Amino acid sequence: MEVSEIYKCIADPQRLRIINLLEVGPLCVCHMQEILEVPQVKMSKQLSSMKQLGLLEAHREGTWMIYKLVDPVEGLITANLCYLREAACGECSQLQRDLTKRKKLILKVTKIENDCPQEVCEQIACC
Amino acid sequence: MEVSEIYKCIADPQRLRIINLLEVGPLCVCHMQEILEVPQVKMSKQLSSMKQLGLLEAHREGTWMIYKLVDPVEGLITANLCYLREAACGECSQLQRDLTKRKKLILKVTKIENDCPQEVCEQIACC
DNA sequence: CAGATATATACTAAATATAGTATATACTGT
DNA sequence: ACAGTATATACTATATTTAGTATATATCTG
Repeated sequence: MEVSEIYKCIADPQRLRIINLLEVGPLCVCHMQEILEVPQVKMSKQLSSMKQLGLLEAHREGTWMIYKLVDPVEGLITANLCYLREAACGECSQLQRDLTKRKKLILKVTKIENDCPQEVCEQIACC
Repeated sequence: MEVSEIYKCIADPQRLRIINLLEVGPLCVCHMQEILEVPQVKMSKQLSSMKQLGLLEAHREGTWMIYKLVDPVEGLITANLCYLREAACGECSQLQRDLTKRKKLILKVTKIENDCPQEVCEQIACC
């Protein structure tokens, strides 16, 4: 993966937000959609372009597709997330808010689906 | 300046190389051209787009235009250069080679223009 | 098998970015 | 004022990216 491709990828705010979410752990498409409030087509196309690039991978679980960052995560990605999460700017605080939203969403989901202990849930993403 | 604009900027290898050069100190257009071996139009257009963005500023010195990074340098830029200069990849080693080339070029220029002590030269860029 | 849900793809229109050629401007030295 | 050097801009062609609508696929449930 080329440096310039990575930058081109995170140069799109929506894609950056997706990566920010996935860096914390895998997520299924519908939950990312809910967090980012973005139309299904757009989400799907962005995910597939990032998968194509070699940044994400996905597996199916029932009707859901679970996406995650390819392991090991590109150092350049990690370094930038690290910087942005500390920084003070519009896009940066958005990233923070997304992570908060993610946490709440997962808590809610685990309660509905019941009995999935939070730690496990965090690990397998969408329960 | 938006985060996404900065990424879009450095997503172009040539622009990244320019920023990498200028981070070390100001330079005039013709010397950047010589180092990057890129046609005059392209260089000029890229510089002007980065100036427009608020990343660079320029002043005239005779027939030369001296460009420099706006002070203070965007933290995101600094952080990324810092990462890339250490990293091992094609684009990264290119950045290193550019800096070497820059050093040699300046030494050569200072000799021709004579008597400009290197430290001063480094500071005022193209002598 | 039919209907529902989640996700992906094809196709098209529209917007953006890039590259090249020619030309213009600003300055210097004569 | 004129020729030369350095740099910028206008204009155009071309490529790349993005967005939207419609449609397809995969899986589950009854």
